[in-house]
Amino acid sequence: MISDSKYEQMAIIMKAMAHPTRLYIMDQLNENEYCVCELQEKIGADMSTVSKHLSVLKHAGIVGSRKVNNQVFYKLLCPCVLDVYKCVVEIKKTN
Amino acid sequence: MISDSKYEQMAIIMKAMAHPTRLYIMDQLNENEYCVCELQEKIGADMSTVSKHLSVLKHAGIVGSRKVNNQVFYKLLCPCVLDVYKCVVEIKKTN
DNA sequence: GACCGATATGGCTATTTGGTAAAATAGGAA
DNA sequence: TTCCTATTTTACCAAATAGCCATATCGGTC
Repeated sequence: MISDSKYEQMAIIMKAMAHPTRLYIMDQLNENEYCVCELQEKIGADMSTVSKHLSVLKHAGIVGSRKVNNQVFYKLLCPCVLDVYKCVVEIKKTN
Repeated sequence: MISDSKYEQMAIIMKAMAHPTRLYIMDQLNENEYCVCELQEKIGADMSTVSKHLSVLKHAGIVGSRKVNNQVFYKLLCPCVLDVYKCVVEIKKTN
């Protein structure tokens, strides 16, 4: 059985990205920095749900956050995420 | 609630990639075409498990297959998958 | 101090996923 | 046809995930 932690670690990051709402969040954060309530408004889900999605992305190291008073602003840490988008679009085309 | 099927479709493809064994398979298939039993030997898991992983990748349009006698050979359809790898490695570095 | 707005966390249920073993399928050889 | 080998599918169980509600937490204001 392969037990290379390289693939385990990659899978953690990929899993964090592999959710429609989180892909949408990443797309938004690529253009701008947003606070949780702004994202919540765009998404239309429960605040706790949005907060949880953001925490998944943060733990994976995909987004970062800074606190301003009682608001928390999130931003994309690695713009290369767009390359992933491009690849997925490429695969979609071939289907 | 956002209901853009664009993100749903992307998530399906990402989810298909987001598993250590499947990342390993993709990595192998990027170098070569392999049949199921060869991959099974490399991975060391149950044959049915490997077959299931391959079927997940195939349904997502990531790999293709051709049958030669009673063997099925799989190959990567879209080499851009490597870009995804690069991005994940990039994110790992910042962690 | 108490209160309020913004976020995060814990608990619960429903759904999905991953793995194995057993049965089914498909093609070639005896 | 029967046997054999490679692969897929089915059935089942354990574990992980997503969503919502209720409950913290944390800063600033009154």
